[in-house]
Amino acid sequence: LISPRLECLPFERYTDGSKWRFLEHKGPVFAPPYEPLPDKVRFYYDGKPMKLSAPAEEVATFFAKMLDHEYTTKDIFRKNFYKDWRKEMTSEEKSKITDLNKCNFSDMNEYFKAQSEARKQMSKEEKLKIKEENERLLQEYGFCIMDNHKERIGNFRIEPPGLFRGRGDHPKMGMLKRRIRPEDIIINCSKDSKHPKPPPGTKWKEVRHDNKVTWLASWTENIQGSIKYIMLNPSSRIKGEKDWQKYETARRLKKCVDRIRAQYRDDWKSKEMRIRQRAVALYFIDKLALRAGNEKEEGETADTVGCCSLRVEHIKLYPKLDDQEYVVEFDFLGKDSIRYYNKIPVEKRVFKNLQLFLENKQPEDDLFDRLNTSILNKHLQELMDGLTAKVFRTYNASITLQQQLKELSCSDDSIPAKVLSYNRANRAVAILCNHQRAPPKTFEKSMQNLQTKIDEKQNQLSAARKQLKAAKADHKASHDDKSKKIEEQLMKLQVQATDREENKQIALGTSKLNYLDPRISVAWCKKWAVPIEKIYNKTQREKFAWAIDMAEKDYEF
DNA sequence: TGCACGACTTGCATGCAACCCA
DNA sequence: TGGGTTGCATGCAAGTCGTGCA
Repeated sequence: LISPRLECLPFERYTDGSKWRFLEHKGPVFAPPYEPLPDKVRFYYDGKPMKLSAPAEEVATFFAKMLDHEYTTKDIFRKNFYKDWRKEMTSEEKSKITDLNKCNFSDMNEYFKAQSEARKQMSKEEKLKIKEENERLLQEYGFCIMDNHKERIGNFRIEPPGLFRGRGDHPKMGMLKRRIRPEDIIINCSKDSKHPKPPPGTKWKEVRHDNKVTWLASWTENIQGSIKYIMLNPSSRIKGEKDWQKYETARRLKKCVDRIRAQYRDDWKSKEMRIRQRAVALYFIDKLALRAGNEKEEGETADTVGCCSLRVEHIKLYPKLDDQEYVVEFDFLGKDSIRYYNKIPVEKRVFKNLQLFLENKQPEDDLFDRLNTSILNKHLQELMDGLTAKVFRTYNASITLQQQLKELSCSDDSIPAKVLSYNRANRAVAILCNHQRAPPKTFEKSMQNLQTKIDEKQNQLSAARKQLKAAKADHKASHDDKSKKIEEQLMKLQVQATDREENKQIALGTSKLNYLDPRISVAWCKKWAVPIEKIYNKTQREKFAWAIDMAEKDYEF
């Protein structure tokens, strides 16, 4: 698909900004219609059973299904849910149901639990039937034709209705996400294709033929009023080329990053406040891999920030802390309300600038009051074609992986030890980018299990060695292989334990999928004779097929 | 210049299937 | 063979950034 000769020349397939010439697909798959509850499943109001109208019942089931979740105990969630639920009630229901606290959904909740239990208990044949039906749906709706290629669609199913769950302290949690109908859907395909048919008796909102965009269908979601799209899978040509381009931009930054760094250091001394702010912000983005930090509409989303939107309350300055000078302490909620906490020593000039920016400000004031992402990105664009704040994250992530791999890899290591080194390099990047996860619920237990296995293996090994000694006395060497094999197994387990422990609160997936130039990994695998399957699973290999084709063992980011 | 909007990327959590072991 | 574990796919929320308009 992509010729290796073009390695350094990621191309625009079309010069007029169009993304395709031909696009044909079957349209989306809608959520199954609501099935009313059997009469025996009761909803109680104020202790008395009450039959709900279908629309009110459906929304009630969304709440009932979540009863075990912490969300349903939160005031905002309950308030938002109740308000939207009432809109679905008949006037009679509205006048009867006046207090959510008097609503009892537990019978419904138990019914759903029993249902999911029953699903687990289904016979093999029944499960197979469902699997086949899913496969049929995938074959029919899961692919499209784009410019002579059959491509996998990323999300061909429309999101079902339900209760909105934001992340962090979201002011809209609990609101009703309404059901999407064909009348809400805009279809995008080429004129000369076979247009998708809406379900019998329905119509699409619109059918358009816009080849300047990559999406196949879209609808407007009712919580934030934003548009949702049906797009292609990461393995598709259109996503792959874009991904490749992204890494090529980061590689161009590598060539001029020294110049840019010298420039912003110089700008720390500027007469103009806005230039100093821009330079300090850029320093943070570069050094700490912070996100750009767009402004957000207050009250519409959780209160999170990035670099440009940092507030006074998010940093603390310590002229001296322990044995270090000029320390900045960051403490704020970033994307997805993940906490960013870091104490780092900075250069004196940066520190003095920060003190200046803080003068006469309240905790809730912007740290960089003369800066926003658009100003910053305009500046970056002047420094390098295609440069934006997020390119620094990609660049620093990829260059860190490359450096770490160089440092950690050792030719004498076994394959598992090499893979551990890879994971550690990956981990360094995840830490830099603050990619965290909640420790798995079963973490402690699974660590214990692993330790038990290690102990057993150790016992096995010493037994085998004893046996070997005895055998040697008998001039039989055949047991040597055996202890060697056990040693290998033991080592593998120990490596696994180390890896898991170090990974307790770190999520590697995001950096691997979005920030690390896959050609670095492919080259490393070739250089150290590690099978690519050890690094990338099947889906990842499909996504990075372009890189697997392209990179040789001497590839340099 | 500021803002709203649209398109696309990034991100964590969840749920399920495959796997493993007793 | 069942029950727990693990790895992976999926879901969908929440970012970034460019554009067009007043």
